[in-house]
Amino acid sequence: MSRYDQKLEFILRTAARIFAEKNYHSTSMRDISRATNVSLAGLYHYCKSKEELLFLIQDNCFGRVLERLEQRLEGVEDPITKLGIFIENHLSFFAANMSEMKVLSHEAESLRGDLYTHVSTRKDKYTKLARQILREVQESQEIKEPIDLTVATYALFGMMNWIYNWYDPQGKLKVSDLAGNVMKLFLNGFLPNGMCHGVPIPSESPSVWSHG
Amino acid sequence: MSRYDQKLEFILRTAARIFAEKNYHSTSMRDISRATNVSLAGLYHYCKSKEELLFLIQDNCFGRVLERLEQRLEGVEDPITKLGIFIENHLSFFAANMSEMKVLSHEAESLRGDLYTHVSTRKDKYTKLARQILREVQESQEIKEPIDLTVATYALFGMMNWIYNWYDPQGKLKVSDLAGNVMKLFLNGFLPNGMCHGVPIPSESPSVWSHG
DNA sequence: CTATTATTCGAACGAACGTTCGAACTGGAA
DNA sequence: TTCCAGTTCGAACGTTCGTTCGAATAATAG
Repeated sequence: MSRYDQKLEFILRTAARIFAEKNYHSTSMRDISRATNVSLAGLYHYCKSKEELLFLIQDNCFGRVLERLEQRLEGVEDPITKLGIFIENHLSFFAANMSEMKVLSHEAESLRGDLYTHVSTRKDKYTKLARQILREVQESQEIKEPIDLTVATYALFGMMNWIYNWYDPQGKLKVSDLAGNVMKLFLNGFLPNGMCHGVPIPSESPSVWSHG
Repeated sequence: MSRYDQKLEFILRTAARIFAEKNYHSTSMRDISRATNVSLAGLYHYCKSKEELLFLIQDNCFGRVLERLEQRLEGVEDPITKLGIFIENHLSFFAANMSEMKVLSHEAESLRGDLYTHVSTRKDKYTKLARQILREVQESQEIKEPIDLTVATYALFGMMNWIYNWYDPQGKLKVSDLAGNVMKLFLNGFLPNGMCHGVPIPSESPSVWSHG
């Protein structure tokens, strides 16, 4: 990886941290300059605008979640196993990349135009995938009064994406416990039949920015 | 109610709408001036700063949720009924006051100093109340592997507060259906015993800003 | 070495920001 | 009518913002 790419990566990681700390619109390029020890003008050698910084963070982050998810879903057929993988993938990635995922969740509307459309399209795809899994789960069971699919989908995302407001990955509660609890809470509610299967928790801790 | 109070209320309602549309930090006092037809300088007759506008919106909004909740919880003993009231109160208020509640949820970290502390303290109180209700619900049952209380509390808030990202109060899905689905989804997951009681939905549609 | 390219940055640009000030209005009481 | 407190606003203030430019430096190739 070239020096240029390494430094860009460093700038993106730092920018994500500051965007997460003080939010996008109240972070100045001077803040990022200060935190990276790159001069104000120097930053523009690595991006063409502040908005592109935000885009690169969001798009890069989303790409890795999706990539990881598709790998792990490959060959899996059982809907409930799929759902477990989906939840575990989302939460463990979130916990390992809090800044980037907070920026992705919290600054969803901070992009404009094509950049917004690009990220939004990816998000739609991801949402529809979740919805599809939930549909399969629901259809694989006999349920008297099924939960509305839209409510269920967004309730699940709400539970998962809200964690940047309270969860501390360094605290007592382990990611695997968090994922397990969410899985149990959601699946038992979604399928009120005592149907919750265990889902294996992978040991690897994913990182947004590859280092090799 | 005095002319002054009426105009302040109008300014706050308008500001909340714009804060919700384009977010606090990227909304300028000139945006609010334009939307209210009050001159830029004129706004400062009704507030002493932009930050105070945000505070008044959040504090006023929170006060009404809490007040309404305390009224409805009065005399209620059964924990599950309490939980139903809590969820229905939160969601119906949210749906009836989307802008204000979005500002309350999304701009939680946009206040600083005493104003931040004041709202944060109220939020803590509200969170602890929810947690307490969940504890009572949990203790009123015999559960083999209870869900972690912290996870459950924030998962519930996540489900509920996320709705500003997708729910349209004017759409097909009625607030009562939304609340019912969330109640069923959460309670069946939290108490995997088929224990979900129905909770009466009040007909009144609450509004943040009183009108007489 | 020299020539060329890639990287860095001090300084400055115009624009937009939150806020202030003093003067001009307004409506109701006397 | 006169008067005064309550209300309104045009104009400007000092600051900070994102971005640019051209020169200086570092790295690389021939």
